[in-house]
Amino acid sequence: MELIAIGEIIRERRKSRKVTQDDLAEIAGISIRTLRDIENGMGNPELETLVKICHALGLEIKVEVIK
Amino acid sequence: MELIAIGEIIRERRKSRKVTQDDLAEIAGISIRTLRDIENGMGNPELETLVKICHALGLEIKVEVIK
DNA sequence: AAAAAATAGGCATTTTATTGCCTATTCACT
DNA sequence: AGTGAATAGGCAATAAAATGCCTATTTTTT
Repeated sequence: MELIAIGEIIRERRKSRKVTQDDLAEIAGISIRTLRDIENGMGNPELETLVKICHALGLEIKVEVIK
Repeated sequence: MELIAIGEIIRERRKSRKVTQDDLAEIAGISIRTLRDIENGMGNPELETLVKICHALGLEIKVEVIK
Protein backbone atom coordinates (compact mmCIF):
# COMPACT_ATOMS: atom_id res chain seq x y z
CA MET A 1 0.00 0.00 0.00
CA GLU A 2 1.82 3.05 -1.22
CA LEU A 3 0.87 6.65 -1.00
CA ILE A 4 0.48 7.10 -4.71
CA ALA A 5 -1.79 4.07 -4.83
CA ILE A 6 -4.09 5.45 -2.17
CA GLY A 7 -4.15 8.79 -3.92
CA GLU A 8 -5.19 7.19 -7.15
CA ILE A 9 -7.87 5.14 -5.50
CA ILE A 10 -9.25 8.24 -3.84
CA ARG A 11 -9.14 10.30 -7.02
CA GLU A 12 -10.86 7.66 -9.11
CA ARG A 13 -13.53 7.13 -6.52
CA ARG A 14 -14.08 10.88 -6.20
CA LYS A 15 -14.40 11.32 -9.94
CA SER A 16 -16.80 8.42 -10.28
CA ARG A 17 -18.91 10.21 -7.70
CA LYS A 18 -18.64 13.46 -9.69
CA VAL A 19 -17.34 15.42 -6.76
CA THR A 20 -14.75 18.18 -6.86
CA GLN A 21 -11.70 18.26 -4.61
CA ASP A 22 -13.23 21.30 -2.96
CA ASP A 23 -16.46 19.50 -2.15
CA LEU A 24 -14.81 16.32 -0.97
CA ALA A 25 -12.42 18.22 1.26
CA GLU A 26 -15.33 20.02 2.86
CA ILE A 27 -17.37 16.85 3.28
CA ALA A 28 -14.39 15.04 4.78
CA GLY A 29 -13.57 17.97 7.02
CA ILE A 30 -10.02 18.50 5.82
CA SER A 31 -8.36 21.21 3.78
CA ILE A 32 -8.34 21.03 0.01
CA ARG A 33 -4.59 21.50 0.16
CA THR A 34 -4.16 18.26 2.03
CA LEU A 35 -6.56 16.35 -0.19
CA ARG A 36 -4.71 17.60 -3.22
CA ASP A 37 -1.38 16.39 -1.87
CA ILE A 38 -2.78 12.99 -1.05
CA GLU A 39 -4.36 12.52 -4.47
CA ASN A 40 -1.05 13.41 -6.03
CA GLY A 41 0.87 10.98 -3.88
CA MET A 42 2.72 13.67 -2.00
CA GLY A 43 3.37 13.75 1.69
CA ASN A 44 2.64 11.19 4.32
CA PRO A 45 -0.90 11.67 5.60
CA GLU A 46 -2.11 10.84 9.05
CA LEU A 47 -4.35 7.83 9.40
CA GLU A 48 -7.22 9.98 10.58
CA THR A 49 -6.99 12.12 7.49
CA LEU A 50 -7.22 9.08 5.25
CA VAL A 51 -10.09 7.66 7.25
CA LYS A 52 -12.02 10.92 6.91
CA ILE A 53 -11.56 10.97 3.16
CA CYS A 54 -12.35 7.31 2.71
CA HIS A 55 -15.44 7.55 4.84
CA ALA A 56 -16.69 10.47 2.78
CA LEU A 57 -16.29 8.25 -0.28
CA GLY A 58 -17.75 5.05 1.09
CA LEU A 59 -14.34 3.42 1.35
CA GLU A 60 -12.77 1.61 4.23
CA ILE A 61 -9.18 1.07 5.34
CA LYS A 62 -8.37 -2.47 6.38
CA VAL A 63 -5.39 -4.41 7.65
CA GLU A 64 -4.88 -7.84 6.13
CA VAL A 65 -2.34 -10.60 6.37
CA ILE A 66 -0.06 -10.64 3.35
CA LYS A 67 -0.53 -13.91 1.49
CA MET B 1 -11.06 1.29 10.88
CA GLU B 2 -10.31 2.91 14.18
CA LEU B 3 -7.02 3.56 15.83
CA ILE B 4 -7.64 1.25 18.72
CA ALA B 5 -8.54 -1.53 16.30
CA ILE B 6 -5.29 -1.19 14.40
CA GLY B 7 -3.38 -1.13 17.64
CA GLU B 8 -4.98 -4.35 18.76
CA ILE B 9 -4.34 -6.03 15.44
CA ILE B 10 -0.70 -5.03 15.62
CA ARG B 11 -0.30 -6.15 19.20
CA GLU B 12 -1.91 -9.52 18.65
CA ARG B 13 0.14 -10.14 15.57
CA ARG B 14 3.31 -9.09 17.35
CA LYS B 15 2.61 -11.40 20.28
CA SER B 16 1.81 -14.32 18.05
CA ARG B 17 5.22 -13.77 16.53
CA LYS B 18 6.77 -13.66 20.03
CA VAL B 19 8.40 -10.31 19.40
CA THR B 20 8.84 -7.56 21.96
CA GLN B 21 7.85 -3.96 21.33
CA ASP B 22 11.52 -3.09 21.42
CA ASP B 23 12.38 -5.59 18.72
CA LEU B 24 9.45 -4.75 16.49
CA ALA B 25 10.18 -1.05 16.73
CA GLU B 26 13.74 -1.65 15.67
CA ILE B 27 12.76 -3.96 12.82
CA ALA B 28 10.15 -1.48 11.61
CA GLY B 29 12.53 1.41 11.96
CA ILE B 30 10.45 3.49 14.32
CA SER B 31 10.78 4.41 17.97
CA ILE B 32 9.40 2.15 20.65
CA ARG B 33 7.58 5.16 22.03
CA THR B 34 5.56 5.51 18.85
CA LEU B 35 4.83 1.80 18.61
CA ARG B 36 3.66 1.80 22.18
CA ASP B 37 1.24 4.64 21.54
CA ILE B 38 -0.16 2.94 18.47
CA GLU B 39 -0.68 -0.39 20.20
CA ASN B 40 -2.50 1.43 22.97
CA GLY B 41 -4.74 3.29 20.58
CA MET B 42 -3.24 6.66 21.36
CA GLY B 43 -2.35 9.31 18.88
CA ASN B 44 -2.95 9.43 15.17
CA PRO B 45 -0.09 7.77 13.37
CA GLU B 46 1.17 8.66 9.94
CA LEU B 47 0.42 6.21 7.17
CA GLU B 48 4.09 5.54 6.65
CA THR B 49 4.50 4.58 10.27
CA LEU B 50 1.68 2.08 10.04
CA VAL B 51 3.00 0.68 6.80
CA LYS B 52 6.42 0.16 8.36
CA ILE B 53 4.95 -1.70 11.31
CA CYS B 54 2.59 -3.77 9.21
CA HIS B 55 5.30 -4.72 6.79
CA ALA B 56 7.49 -5.86 9.64
CA LEU B 57 4.64 -8.11 10.73
CA GLY B 58 3.61 -9.45 7.34
CA LEU B 59 0.48 -7.34 7.30
CA GLU B 60 -0.84 -5.08 4.58
CA ILE B 61 -3.01 -1.97 4.60
CA LYS B 62 -5.77 -1.95 2.01
CA VAL B 63 -8.57 0.31 0.88
CA GLU B 64 -11.88 -1.34 0.14
CA VAL B 65 -15.35 -0.28 -0.83
CA ILE B 66 -17.72 -0.40 2.11
CA LYS B 67 -20.42 -2.95 1.42
C1' DA C 1 9.38 -14.41 46.55
C1' DA C 2 12.97 -12.12 44.14
C1' DA C 3 15.04 -10.60 39.92
C1' DA C 4 14.80 -9.50 35.30
C1' DA C 5 12.31 -8.32 31.29
C1' DA C 6 8.68 -6.00 29.16
C1' DT C 7 5.23 -2.57 29.04
C1' DA C 8 3.26 2.01 30.23
C1' DG C 9 3.06 6.84 30.13
C1' DG C 10 4.60 11.90 31.53
C1' DC C 11 7.11 15.57 29.47
C1' DA C 12 10.20 18.44 26.50
C1' DT C 13 12.17 18.55 21.98
C1' DT C 14 12.42 17.74 17.13
C1' DT C 15 10.35 16.65 13.00
C1' DT C 16 6.66 16.81 9.88
C1' DA C 17 1.71 16.97 8.40
C1' DT C 18 -1.91 20.31 7.87
C1' DT C 19 -3.48 24.58 6.60
C1' DG C 20 -4.15 29.15 4.27
C1' DC C 21 -2.80 32.26 0.83
C1' DC C 22 -1.12 32.95 -3.47
C1' DT C 23 -0.57 32.46 -8.60
C1' DA C 24 -0.20 29.30 -12.65
C1' DT C 25 -1.92 25.74 -15.38
C1' DT C 26 -5.29 22.52 -17.07
C1' DC C 27 -9.98 21.13 -18.01
C1' DA C 28 -14.86 21.58 -19.36
C1' DC C 29 -18.51 23.98 -21.45
C1' DT C 30 -20.76 27.30 -24.60
C1' DA D 1 -11.46 30.43 -29.30
C1' DG D 2 -12.94 32.24 -24.98
C1' DT D 3 -14.49 31.93 -20.21
C1' DG D 4 -15.06 30.06 -15.81
C1' DA D 5 -14.32 26.04 -13.03
C1' DA D 6 -11.14 22.84 -11.33
C1' DT D 7 -6.61 21.37 -10.35
C1' DA D 8 -1.66 22.10 -9.18
C1' DG D 9 2.00 23.44 -6.33
C1' DG D 10 5.30 27.05 -3.84
C1' DC D 11 5.80 28.99 0.65
C1' DA D 12 5.20 30.42 5.53
C1' DA D 13 2.67 29.57 9.77
C1' DT D 14 0.45 26.39 12.80
C1' DA D 15 -0.77 21.97 14.77
C1' DA D 16 0.41 17.55 15.79
C1' DA D 17 3.19 13.15 15.34
C1' DA D 18 7.59 11.07 16.39
C1' DT D 19 11.30 10.78 19.41
C1' DG D 20 14.28 10.48 23.60
C1' DC D 21 14.74 10.40 28.45
C1' DC D 22 12.88 9.35 32.57
C1' DT D 23 10.50 6.54 36.26
C1' DA D 24 6.58 3.44 37.50
C1' DT D 25 4.00 -0.61 36.90
C1' DT D 26 3.10 -5.09 35.10
C1' DT D 27 4.50 -9.50 33.43
C1' DT D 28 7.62 -13.24 33.05
C1' DT D 29 11.26 -16.20 34.62
C1' DT D 30 14.02 -18.57 37.87
